[in-house]
Amino acid sequence: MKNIFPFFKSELIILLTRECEIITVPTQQEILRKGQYVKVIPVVLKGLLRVYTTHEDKELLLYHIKSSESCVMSFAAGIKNGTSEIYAQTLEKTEILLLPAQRLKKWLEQYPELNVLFNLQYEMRYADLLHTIENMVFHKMDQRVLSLLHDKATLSNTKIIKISHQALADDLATSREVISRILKKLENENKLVLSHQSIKIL
Amino acid sequence: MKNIFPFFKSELIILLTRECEIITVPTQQEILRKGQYVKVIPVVLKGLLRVYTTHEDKELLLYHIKSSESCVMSFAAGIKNGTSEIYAQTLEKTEILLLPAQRLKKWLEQYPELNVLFNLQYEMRYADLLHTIENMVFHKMDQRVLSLLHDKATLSNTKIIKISHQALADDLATSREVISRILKKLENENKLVLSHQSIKIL
DNA sequence: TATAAAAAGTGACTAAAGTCACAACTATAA
DNA sequence: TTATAGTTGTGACTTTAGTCACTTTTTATA
Repeated sequence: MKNIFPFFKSELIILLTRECEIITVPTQQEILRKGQYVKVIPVVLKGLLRVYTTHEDKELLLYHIKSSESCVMSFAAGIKNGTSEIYAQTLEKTEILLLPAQRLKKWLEQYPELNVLFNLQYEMRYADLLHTIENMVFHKMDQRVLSLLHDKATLSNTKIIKISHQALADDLATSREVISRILKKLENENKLVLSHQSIKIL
Repeated sequence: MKNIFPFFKSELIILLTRECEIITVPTQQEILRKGQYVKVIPVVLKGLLRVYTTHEDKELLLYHIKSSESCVMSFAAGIKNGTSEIYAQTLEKTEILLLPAQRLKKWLEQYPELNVLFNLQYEMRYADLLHTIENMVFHKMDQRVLSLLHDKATLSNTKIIKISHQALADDLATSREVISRILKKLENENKLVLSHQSIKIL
């Protein structure tokens, strides 16, 4: 844990290690539902989460949560005893530190570095949301697809992305056919190479 | 100021009164530009701000900042000596408290209630952005227009909104003709009444 | 009151994205 | 090997929104 939070005092690290549970969640598992009361705030130690919202069986990816990052939305909900506004699921086998919401409230007063952590997380998510918004309004679907693929490539640190067209469609709140067609077009423009279940970015 | 921040200690109120400037800005004035370094963090005492982003002469309203609220985006930028990601302008004559960014950093450690304030602001803006996103992806333009009008009505506490079609178009990053047509359609559906320069919500 | 500027109305067209229907391909497990 | 489910390709069509060109209305003010 010391590697993941280098600016935490040893005392705080010991406290967290003693008082918080660490769970390992398999891939493709929902860990937070919209409307659910938040008792514990997840911090990703290892792995990757996908945070999204839904409306009438359409989804939209909001952002990813990777190692050493937390879900500020559940932080917000947890602190004020409220419910989650978003969904979160694992995209790979993920190790998660669970901070008990009620106790965290007290810890925030004792350990200012926790405040710093969550302020940083808020800032990051705000920037992510802004980025998502700007992509949606100001760019056409082909650019959005390309941008999403680049994000995925960065996250998994590879040029070859293993994902189905349907999953991309879900991330962008569109339909599978639209994605398939756009990918074909991007392939013709030499921006990527398609194969079954995977896309190589050029 | 005591009315606006009831949970601040008197000591803090006195400090803020002594150390911070309060300015009065006329309507329709830009107070923050994208890319600008943030030296002071604005807190609205009275009035209304419009926060938006742009791309190639298109705009998009992100949210409003009303009395007793602050701009967390400039908070984020101010604290880490960065630049603003957004634009802000006044929508009416507005009184603004200016917190000097560098000193605020120290105050945050001394007065935990300041942390609480900014955490609340972050949470509020995150919710606003999420709302903006969901409106954009999951709803058609007519619903977005209606929703925007309802927001404006709530903000100004009246059913009659004084605004031009062009201004609505700017808020929604679309064109004036689209708004004009949709307003006509909504009028036919008895959801509002149009007159020159103003719209009455039914 | 005359007139210019701003605001709003509207038809005709184009572009982008969503929908439907169905064919074809690929991987896996019985 | 052969079902079978999941995945991808594609044509035809519809819907929604954006664009262009122009007219009409309203407001402010010289």
